[in-house]
Formats: sequence, structure tokens, C-alpha cells
Amino acid sequence: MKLSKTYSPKQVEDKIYRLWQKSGFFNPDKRPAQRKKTYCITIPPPNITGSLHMGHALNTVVQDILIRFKRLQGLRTLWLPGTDHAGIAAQNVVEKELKKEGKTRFDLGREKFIERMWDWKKKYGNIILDQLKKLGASCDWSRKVFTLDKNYSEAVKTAFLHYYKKGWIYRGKRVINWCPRCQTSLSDLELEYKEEKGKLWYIKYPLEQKNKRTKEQKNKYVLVATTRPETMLGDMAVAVNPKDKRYKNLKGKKVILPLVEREIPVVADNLVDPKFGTGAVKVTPAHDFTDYKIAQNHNLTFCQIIDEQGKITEEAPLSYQGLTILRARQKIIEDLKSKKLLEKEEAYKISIPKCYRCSTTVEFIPSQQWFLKMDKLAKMAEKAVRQGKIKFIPKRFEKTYFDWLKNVRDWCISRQIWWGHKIPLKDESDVLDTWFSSALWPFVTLGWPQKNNDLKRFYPTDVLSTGRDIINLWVARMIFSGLEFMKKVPFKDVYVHATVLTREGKRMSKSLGTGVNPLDLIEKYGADATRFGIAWQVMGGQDIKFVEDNIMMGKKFCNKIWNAARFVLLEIESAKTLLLHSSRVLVETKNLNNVDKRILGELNKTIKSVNKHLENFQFGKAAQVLYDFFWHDFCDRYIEETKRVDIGCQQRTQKILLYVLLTSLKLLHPFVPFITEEIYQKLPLKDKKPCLMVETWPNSLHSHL
RNA sequence: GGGCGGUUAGCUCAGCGGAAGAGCGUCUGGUCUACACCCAGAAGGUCGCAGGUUCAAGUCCUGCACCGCCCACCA
Repeated sequence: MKLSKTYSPKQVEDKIYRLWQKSGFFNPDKRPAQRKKTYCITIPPPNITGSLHMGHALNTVVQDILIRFKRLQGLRTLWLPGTDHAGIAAQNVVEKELKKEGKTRFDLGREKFIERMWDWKKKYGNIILDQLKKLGASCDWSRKVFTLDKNYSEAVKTAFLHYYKKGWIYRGKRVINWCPRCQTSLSDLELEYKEEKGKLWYIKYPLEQKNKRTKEQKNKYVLVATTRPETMLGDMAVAVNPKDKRYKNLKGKKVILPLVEREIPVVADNLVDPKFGTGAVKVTPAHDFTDYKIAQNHNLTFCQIIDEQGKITEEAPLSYQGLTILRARQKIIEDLKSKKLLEKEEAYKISIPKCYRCSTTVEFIPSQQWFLKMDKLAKMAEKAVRQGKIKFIPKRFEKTYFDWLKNVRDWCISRQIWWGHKIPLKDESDVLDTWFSSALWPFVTLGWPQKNNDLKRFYPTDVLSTGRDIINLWVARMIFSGLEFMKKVPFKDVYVHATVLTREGKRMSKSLGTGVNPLDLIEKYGADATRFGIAWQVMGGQDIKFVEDNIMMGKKFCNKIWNAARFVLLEIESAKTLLLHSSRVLVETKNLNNVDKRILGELNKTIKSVNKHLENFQFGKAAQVLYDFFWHDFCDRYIEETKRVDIGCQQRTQKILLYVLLTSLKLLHPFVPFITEEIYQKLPLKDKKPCLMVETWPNSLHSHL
């Protein structure tokens, strides 16, 4: 029973984690004596390519606190873990490996390449889950799911065919986002816009001259402003706003598209912003979404001049064919200059769409793809939140969700990569957007489409905890999928956790070396200290500027807990037979002196406060309340008082010491599970549970104190 | 172009209508037996700026500035 003077996490953590795993109590079916009520969180499945960063750490801490809290309260608690196959992201990693060998995926062929993907997955795919264990995550590993498991694939197929039969999935040639490097389409949410310095070029589009002898018409032209002159090769019109008086006379006229020498009409459309540039814009239906709409409004045809490699197609004049976009741009500018058709150029800030997985500039090109109709699904998803069936915490993130749903376009669900779920139709070689399968996560993990026991018991799940960057990418799609396939929302609360930033308030970035590796923190301070320090900083959804000082505070606090326990164990050593039933509330309340009453009263307040804060996702507040009680009320005041106490009172004091310690351990356990478990294992209690993890959460009973 | 969040002690943050708080850091003192990753105590803030509401405002309202994030069809 002798404890070392300082707490050493390394001697405790792995041992305790093994103890938990051996107990089987992460699995709700193995845990004895619990209430019927369930509590379930399906983990946001990390990508198999991922390695733990501070965002994961924060999210893991949050979820594990909730799960352990509810488990102690006696609920049938399931935290279901798993990983995501991460289509493009994972494929890119293996393609990079291949590149080192001087090969591409096309050299291997589809089948071999997918074999290679699975090899990679087997080797590295579970690393991140092992890292979660280091943090103490109490997931039921026996239920672990991977989004390409056989059952999962079946479920995806079922879901696809369900939509297909309903007529909500259709195939069509549309302008889509295309990554020339990944060689695949991307959904709107898979783009990241980056602001760059660009230019705005003003180009003269000469008016068609029917009668060459009319002098007035000579040298007449429409001035058009563009940031992407190369797309002019595919222009099918020039458009102006119908209310724009400057161009009143141009209606019905035609202009000659420079360099191509093609005749194109001037059209009037409300989509044109008269304040931009000259108020007259070029219309390239094949390579711009707005232009595509304008083209539809005026029955214009396409002319695709950029291909899937990002090169100029044969639709363009010969001299430009095969050039890359940048080369084509240069040449076009030169050619325009020499023809004196370039009026001027201005510096201009421009937002460039980049592939969110490889940062290559994305092109807009027409392509044959599969789409999922969004109108009805979006309405369902919106309604569920409006009716309060799902709550966002903090509430303001509802807005992000509603705004997206309001304007959402049909979801392009086909991808031209190989790693993923194949579209389950004959002669289809495309795979589904990785988010199509992720969208089914909360119920497929529980067994859907089979109607098994887990699905019945645990769906709808209770909380989804996630970062704000995937509210639409993932959360919204889970919500409508849940409503469509289960007829019920997939979770009741969406907790949108803080973003962990650097001390300077910037995004943590691996490549810039500004990231903090949680594993380093665990190594340096211990898992409990890391958890407590992180939880301490979780305040009302506010972003966290990470400072390591807080982890140090966590470490000191752990040491304080350790030493308080040492003291209590020393104090009660003399009382050979013990003392407390772990489940019994206390001790008789007579014979208490004021010091006793005070500590028990404070303890009582602390229990109430911790309950309240945890129910409200106020992790930082709960941590601070506990810290304050344990350190100041218990250690600084009560323990110091007991050192002065008369010998006659000892036994009562011993009981209170043990009682307050035990109760504190229970309250602290969700935050610092390892150290509290380790101490619990050493307490002399009469009817000790096998683990603190499955003890009974304290009631706040002694209000009369 | 819209929207959201932030601006409080040297640092990171609580407080959101009634006498300025925590952790870390700093300083002073202490420590024979739980802990120096300790104890007792102290210093340190005209609560971003300017107006307004109120008996009373970090706390509510209006405007502005700076920092950060999100959305958008600025071609």
C-alpha cells in the first residue's frame, strides 16, 4: 500500500488500461448491474491515414468524459469506435508511395492497386485507434467498425439502391469540380478557396460588322473583364445586366470572339452584376457555374476547352491545343496584345479553388457524374433541427447548418478514384464519395440494415461531438440519412467542440511545425494531466489558444490527488478493519463538528455543480469546480484541520477522509481516469467494485449539512 | 459582399446588470512526518475605443477599430 512520493503516470497508465480491457466493462453487455437506459456515442471515425493531433485529443477527451460520467451513473453505455477508409486521402498516400517507386496506380491496375491499399490499411490503419487508447478512451473495441467492412459495404449498397429506386439518384453531364491531379470529381464541400494575387484583364470583343462600309461601327467593341482569359476560348456569349443602361443598345447584337474568330451573341441576364468590371462579362458555360446557368437561361451550347488533365482541348484553335492552362493564359495575353485587343490589366485578388486533399487548383469542367437529389432531404434535415429534435451546442452553429441546407445543390456522389465503395450498378466503374458512406455511420455501425439488438437499443444515439469544419460535410448528411433510413434523427445533441489553435491564435499546421503532438504531452506529463489540462480549457465552444502551462497544471493537480490519497491511506492505516462500504453514502451525521460539516457541505455543492456542468457540456467549468474543491477545500482546509484534531475524534475523521476521497475519485474519474483508478484499487473498502470505472456516481444528498 | 466569434491582470481564460476572478508567471515569508509538482500571503486591471440606456454596465443598446473563423455565382 505504500505509494511513491510523486505520481508516475508511466508505471500506471498501461497497466490500468489493461485492467479495464480485461474487465470487459467498455462493452455494455459485459458490465453488470446497470440501468436499462442507454447512452451511446459513435465516434467520428478518424481516417486510416490520420495520426493523432490536438483536435482528436480534445474530441476524445470530451467524449470519454461524457461516456465515463454516464457509465458511472449506471447507464448502459456504449462508445462505438471505428475508422473511415477516407477515399481520396488514403488513395493519395499510397499513390505517393508508388511514386517513390516510379509508378502510378495505372501501372498497377485497379485490382493490384486496391490490394496495395488493403496492405497499407492493415499495416497502418489502426495506429490512430491505438493512440486513442493512450489517452484512455473507453471505447468498446469489440464493436470496432471500418467503413469498408463487408457489412458496411452491403449497407452502402442498400442505401444507394434505396435512393436509386426512389429516383433521387440520377446521372448527368454537368459542370463539376474536377481535381486534375486526383483525376476525380469533387463535391462543393471538398474545395478550399485560397486567396491569391491575380489580375483582371480587360479584353475587347469587337462588335460584328454587318456592313463593313459603315465607318461608325469600325473599332467598336465591348470591353469584357476577366481573371481567367484562357477560358475565353470556350466563350459562347457576352452577358450584361438587363437593367444596365450602358449596354441598352447591344441587345441582340453579336460580337466576334477574339482569337477564335467565332460569332457569339450578347445576352441580358440578371445574374450579371453590373458593378463588376465593365458590367459586361464573358460567358463560358463549360467552365463556370454561373456561366452554366446563364447558358441554360439562353439556350446556349457548351464548348469544353479544358480537359481532365487541365489542358486545352481540340475544341480550341490549333495553336492552343495541348497547352496547360497557365501556358495558354500567357499565350492568349500575348496574342491579344499583339492584336491590340487588350485594353488594360489590373492587380486583383482572386479566390482560387483548391482540392482539399492535395491542394491542386480545381477546374470546373463538364462531366458525366452521379448526383443525389437534395431538395427533399435538405428539407427533412432542416425540419428536424427547427423542431428541436436535434440541438446544436453551441446553438449558433445551427446557422451554419441552415445556411448550407437552404442553398444546397444536388450532391455529386461519384468519384473517379478506386479506393471506395463501387457504385452498385452494372457497368459502373466509379466509386462513391467517401462521405456517402460516412453519412450512414450512426446506424450502420449499430448493424443496419439488419434489425438487430444494438440498433434497437442504441439508436438514436445521444451525442455527436465534432469539429465545426464538418458540420455540413458530415453532420448534415448523417441527419438526413438517419431520417431517411431510420425515420429518426441519428443523435439528440451535436456538440461542436472548440478548434485548438496555437498560442498566437493561428491554425495548427503540421507542415509549418506549429502543431502540438498530444502523444508528446502524454509522454511528458502523463495522459491524465493532458486530459485535465485540455478539459480545463474547454469553455463554452470558444476556440482554444493552446498553452502548455495548462497541461503542467494538470500534472501538478494529479500529483496533488496522489499525495492527498497517500495521506488518507496513512491516516486510516491504524484503523485495521475498514470502515466504509463503497456504495454506502456515509457515516452517521451526528457528532459532526463544524469542520466536518463544512467539507461535507462543500462536497455536496461540488457534486451538484459537476452534474450540472457536465449535462451542459461545460467541461472546463466542471474541471475547475473539482480542482477548487479538491485542492482548496479538501486538501488545504480539511486535511490541514484533521492534523490538529483530538485523538478522541479520530475514527469519525478517518471515515470522513476516506469518504471524501472516494467521492472525489468518482467525480474526478471522467477527467483523470488512470490515477483515480489506480488509487481506488488501493483503497480499503468493504464491498469494492472491480473498477472505479463501474462504481456508483455520488448523489448529492446531504443538503441538510 | 454577407454572417459569426473574440478584444478583462505579464500569458491563457472565467465572469455577461448590483462591491473585478482562476490557472500559470512574478515578489515576500514559511515548511519536524501527503505533496517544493508544497503552504501562507502580496503585487498586478480606468474590463479594445466612442457614445447611449439605467439608481447601478466588463455585463444591455448603437457606432468604430483590430484579431480570428465561416458562407457566397466579385466572372
